[in-house]
Amino acid sequence: MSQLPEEPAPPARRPSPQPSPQTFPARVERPVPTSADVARLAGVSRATVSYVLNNTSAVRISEPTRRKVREAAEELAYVPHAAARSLRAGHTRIVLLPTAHVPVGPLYSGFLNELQWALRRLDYTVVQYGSLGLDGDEAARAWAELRPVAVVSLGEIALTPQGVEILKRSGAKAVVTLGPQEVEGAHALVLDQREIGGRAVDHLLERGRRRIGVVLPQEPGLEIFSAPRLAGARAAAAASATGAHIEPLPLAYTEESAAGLAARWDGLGLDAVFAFNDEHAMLLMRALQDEGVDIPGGTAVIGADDLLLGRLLRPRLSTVRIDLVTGQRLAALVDRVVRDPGGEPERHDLMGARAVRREST
Amino acid sequence: MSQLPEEPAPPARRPSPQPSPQTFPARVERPVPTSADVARLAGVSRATVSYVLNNTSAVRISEPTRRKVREAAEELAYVPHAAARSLRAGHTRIVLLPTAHVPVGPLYSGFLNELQWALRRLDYTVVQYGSLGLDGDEAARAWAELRPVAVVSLGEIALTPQGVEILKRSGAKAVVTLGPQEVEGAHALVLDQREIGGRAVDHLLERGRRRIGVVLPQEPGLEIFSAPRLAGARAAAAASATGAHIEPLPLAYTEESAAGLAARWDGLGLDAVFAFNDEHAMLLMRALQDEGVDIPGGTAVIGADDLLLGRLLRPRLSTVRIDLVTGQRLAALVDRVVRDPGGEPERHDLMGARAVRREST
DNA sequence: TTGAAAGCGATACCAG
DNA sequence: CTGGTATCGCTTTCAA
Repeated sequence: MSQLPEEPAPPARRPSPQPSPQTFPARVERPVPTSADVARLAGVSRATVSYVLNNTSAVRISEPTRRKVREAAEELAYVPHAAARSLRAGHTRIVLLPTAHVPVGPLYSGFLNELQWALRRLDYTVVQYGSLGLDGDEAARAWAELRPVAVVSLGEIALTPQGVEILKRSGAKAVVTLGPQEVEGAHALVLDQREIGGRAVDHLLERGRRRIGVVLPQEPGLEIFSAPRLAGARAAAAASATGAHIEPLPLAYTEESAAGLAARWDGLGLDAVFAFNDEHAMLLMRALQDEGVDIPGGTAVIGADDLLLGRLLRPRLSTVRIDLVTGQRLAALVDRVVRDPGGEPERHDLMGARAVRREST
Repeated sequence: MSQLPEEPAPPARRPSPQPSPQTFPARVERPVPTSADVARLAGVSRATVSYVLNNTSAVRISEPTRRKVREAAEELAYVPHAAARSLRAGHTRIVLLPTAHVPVGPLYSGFLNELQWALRRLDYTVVQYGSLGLDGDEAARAWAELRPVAVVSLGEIALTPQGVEILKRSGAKAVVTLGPQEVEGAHALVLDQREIGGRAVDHLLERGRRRIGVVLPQEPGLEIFSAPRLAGARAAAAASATGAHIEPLPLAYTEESAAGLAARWDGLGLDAVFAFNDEHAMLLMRALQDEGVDIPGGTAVIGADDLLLGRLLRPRLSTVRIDLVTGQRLAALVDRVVRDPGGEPERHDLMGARAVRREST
């Protein structure tokens, strides 16, 4: 038995910092158990522990050994070290979902839940990474440190082509943007917010309206939604060849802002408004009603998202219902791209939008 | 130069899988650059690279060398490998926030954003871990694999004492529950949801009401909020010695459910209702109004969360305003516990609640 | 069927 | 001031 570099000598393993019999604070700093500890307790090698705990099918381990290992792991409350594992494996199963402003609305959060659930079923580790206040490339670098196998950007952080490149060079197999803007190089899925503005305006045009306001929320983080919705509204107006006019209407989400807008409503000469979403619609509609504007007689109002609350208003709020891709379908797509990263970036339209007429239009 | 176990022989480093000049798919599988690649390009050792990129103050590196290293890192788009780093360091800076049902409401999500932002300023990596569908200990084990330095459980996942133990044994310095229930062993911060029910009922009692309904939403995941709110309501009624009666009212978040409840309203003989939150209040209030119930004459209605939308109703909705701890304060607390994990589990009341009277009570 | 050992990438000692 | 090297925990050949 010549000098083996491993297992140097008796001093157990960790040369515990001064095992002198001093009085220590009650809470003993127990070292975190490793697979080596499990191996020692079970009286087998680390390799065997790994085989057993991972149910490796390539090797056959006797049932008594398996049991010993499992019991030892149980007793020590052993939990494998994800970092060590992925370091060795050369890749992770992390799907990173950057978030900045936590998106509001049951639609969005329901979608998020579904996506997480579906990805976990496919054995990915879903990690939401709060990136509020990071700019594009900074954020990309931070994400890349975790070596995610895929990044699904919900479009709240402006992902740049360089950012995508950073992620891909760090090993990400799939970079997916899910939002209004397409990013060069990203294996991209696209939710085209323009659809929403388009369907709203189409509906208003059908109802005979020609001077249409489009609410632009002033809250930070919402521009990436509102800008394309406005663009879609404009496009629909132009395509209709009715000569319809589109008027952008900045509006903060406060009673004062809504009251201010309502006060100068008559001067605007609008006969309809697409209010960005149902919540802004409710706010504006109340202000208009308080100002004596007849809805839908004088002004038609339409929101978006089809919230339950809109149905409770009088008149009931017309809306644009958004059919988001199911989280399950998106998860499957991510999985496919991860398994076969060779393909060209794809563009999918994953959102349907259609107007739902109630009473306010 | 005797046989060194390292650096075996010329074949560069990675024995690239068949570097034969076959035609490969256009996308070349570039290996992810490591600090060794940076070192080679800069003509220095890996140690030097590490010193430069981490601005290690213990050693002094010449400015030209620093520049060379930085340029090499830039050129290769080098991003450090978080797993390798934390493996070596023996700990991470990950603060794990488990999420299940993404919490609804601007209050909650605003708080979450603030917390994330504040923790990142303290140099933690904030990771939200989607845990929908995992049970307590399963979840704890999954979280522990990431070796987070702290876990802040928002209370959506039932964290058990065993779960806390697992996390602590895996190296978590701080396990913090932020929610209604206290968990044994957790260094715990507590948001006492009972406050909310209590303040609502106090307010209704002051207004002379004695038979008070308390709405219990039927949506999964909300019980952990609704149960303590009901308990708080009961406690407040008992404490008041008015002999007031508390009546639990199951209600799903649908128009049908609300209409059903409203239809049998008279039979219930209630003169007030605490509707869990503003959204449920809006739903129920509309149904009651459609049924001809006078608000607040016949029945007083109070919600919670102080949403803007409640102010738009007629009558304007009374509510319980919740003052959540600021994310910044919670972040500071987490940081303190991480730095000095010795202390006993603490219990903090981090939530204030007070009724805001508008017109519906 | 089990064990020894190499090595993933980054860091921090200790020598030079 | 810079470089060699042991090490973190785990998986996976290769040998026995």
